[in-house]
Amino acid sequence: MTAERYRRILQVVAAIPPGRVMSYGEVARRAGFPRGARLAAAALRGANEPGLPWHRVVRADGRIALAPGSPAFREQARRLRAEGWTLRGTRLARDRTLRDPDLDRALWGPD
DNA sequence: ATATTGACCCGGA
DNA sequence: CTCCGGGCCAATA
Repeated sequence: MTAERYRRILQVVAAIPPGRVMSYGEVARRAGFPRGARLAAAALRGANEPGLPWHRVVRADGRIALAPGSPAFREQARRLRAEGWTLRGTRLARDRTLRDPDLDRALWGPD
């Protein structure tokens, strides 16, 4: 069932620690769906759970997926900045101290 | 049942 | 930096 898939995906999202981010594809992969990047996006689009840290999910290249300038976009940007991220345009800057090793490797390669 | 549409991803040009 | 093409998968029309 799809609802079950969504549940597992949102479960992964809920487990992302403050100050760290994960790509849609990575979220899906950890939820057990290797090629479910779009599935993760769909799950987030529908879900409106109170404490869900949806803002910690960004595109694989570090950019915010929401439409630039939209209310949702600004809200995500606001929350990310509140967790210490620097936003260069629509993209996350890499000068972060608390970083996700996996995403880092995917984005910028090993240090 | 077919077609289009996304909060996607990747490699190449 | 952008644009394309192909792949992906559930929701929606």
